Amino acid sequence: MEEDMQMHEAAERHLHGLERVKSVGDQDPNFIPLKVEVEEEDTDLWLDRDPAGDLLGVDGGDEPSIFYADDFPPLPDFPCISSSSSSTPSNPPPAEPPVNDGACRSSSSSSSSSSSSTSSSPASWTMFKSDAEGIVEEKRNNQMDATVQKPPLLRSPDSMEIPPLFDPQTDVDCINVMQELGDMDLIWEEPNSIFPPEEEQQEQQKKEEGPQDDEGPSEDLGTVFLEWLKSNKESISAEDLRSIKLKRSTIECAAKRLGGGKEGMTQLLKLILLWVQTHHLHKSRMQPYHPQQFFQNPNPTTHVPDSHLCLSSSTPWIPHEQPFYANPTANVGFPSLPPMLGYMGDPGFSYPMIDSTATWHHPSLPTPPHFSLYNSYRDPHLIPAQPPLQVFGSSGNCGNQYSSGAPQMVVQGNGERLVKMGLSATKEARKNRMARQRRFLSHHRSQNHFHHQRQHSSTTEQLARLATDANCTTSSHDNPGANRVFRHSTAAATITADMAPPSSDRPILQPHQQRQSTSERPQGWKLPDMNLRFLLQKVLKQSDVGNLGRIVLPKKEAETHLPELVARDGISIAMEDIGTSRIWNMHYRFWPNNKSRMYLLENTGDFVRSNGLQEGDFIVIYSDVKCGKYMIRGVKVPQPGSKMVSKRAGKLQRNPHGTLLSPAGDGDPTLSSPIKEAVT
DNA sequence: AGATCATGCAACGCA
DNA sequence: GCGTTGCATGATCTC
Repeated sequence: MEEDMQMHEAAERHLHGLERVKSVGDQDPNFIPLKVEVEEEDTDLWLDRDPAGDLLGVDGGDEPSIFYADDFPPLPDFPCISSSSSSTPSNPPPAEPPVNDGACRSSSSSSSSSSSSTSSSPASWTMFKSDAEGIVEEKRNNQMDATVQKPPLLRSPDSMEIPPLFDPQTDVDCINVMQELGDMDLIWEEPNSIFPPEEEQQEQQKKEEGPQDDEGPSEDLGTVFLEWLKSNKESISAEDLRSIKLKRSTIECAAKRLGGGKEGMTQLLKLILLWVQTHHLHKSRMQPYHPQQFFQNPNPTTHVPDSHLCLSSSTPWIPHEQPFYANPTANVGFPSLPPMLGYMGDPGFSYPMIDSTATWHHPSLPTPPHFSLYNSYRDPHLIPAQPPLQVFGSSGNCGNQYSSGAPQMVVQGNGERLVKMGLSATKEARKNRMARQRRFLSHHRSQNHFHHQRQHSSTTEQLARLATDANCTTSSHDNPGANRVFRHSTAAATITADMAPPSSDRPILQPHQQRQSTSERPQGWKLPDMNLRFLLQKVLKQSDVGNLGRIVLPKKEAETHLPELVARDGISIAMEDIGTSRIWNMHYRFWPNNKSRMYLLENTGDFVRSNGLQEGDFIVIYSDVKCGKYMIRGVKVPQPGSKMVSKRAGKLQRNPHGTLLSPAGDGDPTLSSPIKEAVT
């Protein structure tokens, strides 16, 4: 069991690192993500970005398209891109540019689709319109709109260490993950086989649902992929998958760690797909989130909501630290609302997590022409979030609330064919991609203007789509003691005590969050949805970590994001530890205090002890917007005297409410953010 | 001035 | 006596 979790953690680390690098190019989640390739050759890390920056909604293309590793925090826990041997920033680029197949398609699909019949839909969706024609047409466009771009060199920081799992001397063969695991091109050749007409899909799903329950999951790689594609066909394009690249050795090592052989490869595929799903789905349906936010903000006034999820359970992570922002103008007036970029890894190193809680723009508002690269400030125009109602007894297809470690997936079929064919077809597919890229540029720039025009409508459609996309079938677990049972519009759940129903008159205190919906999932596919929304955080005080076993919660956030309490006894609330998947049954209540209230989270003693939390550490509470369950993570902060603490001591200034002031000490509460350092 | 929050401490239950 | 629960108080912050 423990070994199994370690294997998953190892794989998650890979994916996590992949996320980080890939996210460099994810500028516009309203469209298919920008192609980013992570290739490594002779320990150099390459990022390939679309040469025409306007695909990102950036006019003119003046924005630098080259990101250097110096812009990144080190990547200590992602072996694939941790290249300690690439100590010289001036390493020459590889002789042969990495294959570029995804970005152009991603972007071009949003652009080129203007000439297609799907011009009114976000490219990321039109890509997977269920009709086969759309798919074929899209592929045709992709092939036409392809070009080859030599990627800029991403220098790897010197200080990285290569985990023993990987050998920088041999891990030079970067490959496309999906081609390694199964060539997507095969799917495009026969789109109907993957995405049959609706009637066939329904019939097929009915057929599949029956035996699945009885026969149990099949670990066949191809079917894993197939089922997953079916599940996400409307949100994830094959090109997105193509754009995922990992070194072959990384895949091999990860697969080995996951059991090796076919089984290991299958498990790895699942994790990759999970990552893609988690990363892309939320992007597709939500407001842009930019893990690269800490680079530079081309438009400091652009407000991009945020909050993030870390898939990795191996390393503690904490919300974003302000110093990266250095954005004095991006003040939208949300005091005590910390940015929610997540970080993990070594203290002092900060890098974004997978954002699972990002939100989308309000449809009535135009999408900013620029996307903030590192804007963690909340958009004041966003729809406020409602708290999830899950407390106890959630089950169903909403994930692994009571599982631990690796995500659960139930898949069937035989997919070895994809693997074999994918391996053999890699070379050919690469040629095709190069051709597509070449063709792409010629189409791309001329369609840039249209891209901007479409952004608003795309966002609107996203919101409209999402508004009807709640499908979390969490079962209701009636608690005899509960005097009310409510179902949330986006997350069915059961509450066990005095919790007021979502009331329209409940004050909308925080406009930075908004209702999120979930995409439909076919039955049997039990990917846990990491659609986490940041709710609140609390820097722990001595009284919080003492033997009282209770944590005082910030009143404002508690009232805003946690279930409204009508009785002082509060409610029982299940908190899933993000790091361990363990469920902590806590109690959320309040004390009358003068004319106000004090909100408490009780029964936290075990959680605090389990995570070794001390004063100064903090907890972050999220809600799974899909399942309505709450998730919590304890984040340790380096103890005084540690290297990074002393290094940053002069930069950080914590206010009495547990958030951090900006390093400039300007006292602007909107720049406050939680500590970033995490203990490794 | 009012609100928030950390924490002291009294009351209570239990072994 | 010890641990838990719940309230009160004061420091600090916000408006």
